[in-house]
Amino acid sequence: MAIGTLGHALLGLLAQRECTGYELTRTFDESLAHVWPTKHSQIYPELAKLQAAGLIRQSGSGARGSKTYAATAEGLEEVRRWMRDTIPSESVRTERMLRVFFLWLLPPNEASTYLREIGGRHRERLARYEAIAAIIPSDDPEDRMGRIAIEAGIRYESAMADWASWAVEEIAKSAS
Amino acid sequence: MAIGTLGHALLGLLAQRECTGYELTRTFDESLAHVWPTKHSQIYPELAKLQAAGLIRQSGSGARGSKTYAATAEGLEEVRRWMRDTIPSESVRTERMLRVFFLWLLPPNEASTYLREIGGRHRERLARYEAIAAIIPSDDPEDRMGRIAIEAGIRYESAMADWASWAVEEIAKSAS
DNA sequence: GCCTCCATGTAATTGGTTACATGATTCT
DNA sequence: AGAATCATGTAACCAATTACATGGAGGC
Repeated sequence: MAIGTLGHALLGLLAQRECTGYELTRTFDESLAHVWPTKHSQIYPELAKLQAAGLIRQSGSGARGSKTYAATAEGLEEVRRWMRDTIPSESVRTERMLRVFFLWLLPPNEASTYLREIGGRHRERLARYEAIAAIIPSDDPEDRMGRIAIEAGIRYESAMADWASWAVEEIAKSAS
Repeated sequence: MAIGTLGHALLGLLAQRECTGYELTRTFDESLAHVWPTKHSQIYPELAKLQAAGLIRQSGSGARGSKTYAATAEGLEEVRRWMRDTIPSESVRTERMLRVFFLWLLPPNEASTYLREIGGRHRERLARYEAIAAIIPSDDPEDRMGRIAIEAGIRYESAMADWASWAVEEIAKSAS
């Protein structure tokens, strides 16, 4: 019963503060899902597995049958070991970028529409990330790692938005 | 027997030119795997499915029992429909970026090591992509879409390499 | 009373990875 | 003769998505 990437991500969140399965699900939806999409139907069974392995424990229970989990000492050790001693998978999976390889199948105007649309989505997310970055106090060392993570998002979205605009112009050039 | 993203990607490649399963596997390994990782053990069964659906046909056979496949008219239509009429999944999956959310678990010097290592990998790939871009003739409209795809890779790797360097400096600042 | 959000789970299916298995051809 | 590369496939397992299923609590 080996524990995978999702398990380690849950451990990482629970290392910060105790949470219910529902809260973990929302944290994924709001931030981690941008790099590691997950559904509640995967989170609940995974929590059961982590508990069975002694890496988390149920630290309380609240209204509507909610259960709060916390990382155990072994859990903390495990997530640190994962961060230090294991090599992250190189792989990135993005259908949006995959499709770029097949844009030649479309007439130039439709390819441009596709690129403009994805540029728009990147700009949207860029604005959201910048808004989040703006409210992180820049002098608090506690938040520094959070700021570093959001900066990755900002630079990624910004680079892709610029690329999309550039690509639209490239296509316009060749059409003339 | 619905056809998924991998099936459409294979159709897209076969729309360009006929290929054997082995050649498709290599094309994935060399370029498409950066955005859609796949193994030969998934490609061969998928080709059988596409053939059964009439979207590709076996167009020949060569040495060592190799089989060459080509997209049929229906296959071409299907991949164009996919590009035009379906919305790509928003999701991106990258363990490397997931781990950035948990860098606070490590002491600053180990977090810096992680960031320097991923920065190095991004610079490596950037160099490879730039080398590929350099040999694409910039005036050939046939290659323009390929150039646009590689430019996305260049900008992505470049942005992430810069981000990693910036992050290392941020950590150094807070340590002092 | 109804709607929304909170809250947890299971079942069925599809997608993806790792391991197993085999054999031909070419290069050294 | 042995190693590397070409070439195709299957089986077992694990990960992920979609659909099913249920119920409490609070607001309107």
